[in-house]
Amino acid sequence: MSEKPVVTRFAPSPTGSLHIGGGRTALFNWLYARHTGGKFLLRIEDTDRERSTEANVQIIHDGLTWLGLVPDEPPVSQYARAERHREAVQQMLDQGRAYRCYLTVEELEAEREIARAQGRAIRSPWRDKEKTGSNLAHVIRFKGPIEGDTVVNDLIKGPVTWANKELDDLVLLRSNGDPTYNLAVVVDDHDMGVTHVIRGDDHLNNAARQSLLYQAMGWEVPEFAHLPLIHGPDGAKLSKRHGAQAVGEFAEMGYLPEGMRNYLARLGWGHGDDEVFSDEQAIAWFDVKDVVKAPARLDWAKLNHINNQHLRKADDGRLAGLTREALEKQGEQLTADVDDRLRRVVGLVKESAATIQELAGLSLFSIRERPLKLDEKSLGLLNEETRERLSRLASHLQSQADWAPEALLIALKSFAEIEGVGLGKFGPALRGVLSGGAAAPDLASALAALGKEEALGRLADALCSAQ
RNA sequence: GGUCCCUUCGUCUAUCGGUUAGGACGCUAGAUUUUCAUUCUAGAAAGGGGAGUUCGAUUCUCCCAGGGACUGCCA
Repeated sequence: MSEKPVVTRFAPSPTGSLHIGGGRTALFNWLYARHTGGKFLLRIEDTDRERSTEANVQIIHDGLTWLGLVPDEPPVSQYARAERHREAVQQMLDQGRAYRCYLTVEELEAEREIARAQGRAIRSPWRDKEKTGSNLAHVIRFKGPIEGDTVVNDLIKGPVTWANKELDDLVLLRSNGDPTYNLAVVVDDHDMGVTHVIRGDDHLNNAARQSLLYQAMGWEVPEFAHLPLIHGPDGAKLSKRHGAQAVGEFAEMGYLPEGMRNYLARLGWGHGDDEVFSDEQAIAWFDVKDVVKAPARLDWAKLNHINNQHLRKADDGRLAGLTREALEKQGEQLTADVDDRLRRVVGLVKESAATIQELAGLSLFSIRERPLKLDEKSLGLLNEETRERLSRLASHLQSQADWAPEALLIALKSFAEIEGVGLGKFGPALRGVLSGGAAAPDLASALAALGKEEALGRLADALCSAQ
């Protein structure tokens, strides 16, 4: 249908935080734009002056930036375009496609009640009446067709049909002259050259009225694609009690943006059996028409799994930096050489971490300063026999040149062989000495993460202090 | 109440009339193992209900049920 380059947009309203569902909507718009070589735009729907705040606009920008979904052009403020919206209304007024409605709030309410009781759409009596020269407060309504049907060919849902008589005449301009959402979206999407309106399912009903508006203005109707919403694990609308709902919260919890993108893309869209994929792959594979029709539930376990997979692939230097930030936020005391230490440990423990927060927890043992304070359990493992064995192990390791995990494992095993015992005979004690009792990876990795000097130092500390 | 949307393992999904209904997460069992984890192997687990079309329906049509959205001078 469209030979023109694709233009998509994300159009959140700054009346709250950036919801994870909104994040996914942005992601799908972004993916589709990238897939088609088109443009991805951002428009802030701030026509609700009561509830829109600058702080929320900032939250949207922060969230999108974190997710890596940066628009290709500067964001558009919908409210700033109010003059243009009024212009469009004037055109419809001139062409008899809109009318002034003088219904008071009370009258409207009464009418609404009647209409609802009769199971029909509300109709203003002013639709076919003209009140010339009146200064009375009034809104401007769209004069929609009463006969026939309106069909929206949704890219995801397929053709959806409404009887025009079911569609009420929506308000275009409020009594204070401010444009309403439904009018503003249409005018803005047209002016911004949006070819594909990809948004939440909750707007499906609006799509009918909006296509009528496009037609009244003599504009080409864009393609519509309505994404099913994201629900909580229990199937109910996602809310705070499900753990998190704002994009910022997921960032705080230590999920990686690429992991988030992967998981979100996978929620409601799939490409065969592929579960873990890169942005490049997602871009190459994505098409709105493949989006699933049914709403999906947020699954923390799977999110963790996907994120873990991306953690494994991530650059260790970057992870070290992120881990450091997390530790700082937790109020951990950081030594001067913390970056070096993290750089060494992060790659060795990341496979068992789902988030940066967990990575921080698993790395903690390595950034403690000597001498370590051993916990009860570790102390208890240091009996006479073990102490002597560890002392022999220390000298065994002293001559160890290759301090990589693989080599260390071999060294550990050969030592056990020399001693004529299994690793289990001294492993737990060594672990305690190296970590103080904190979480730590396997022995070889722990030794490697600490580095030869630190590891042997900790060993020496424990052996002499307990003497 | 009305309009519209949705319905495959617990969850995310594959299937595009013919399959032992596949994969992933999670779960269970076993193996590996110095703890936890990782890794490996195996296993349990699904087409909401009812009609119809068809040689044959998860797949097409209709009805019902359940869930959801909208029904604002919010977006």
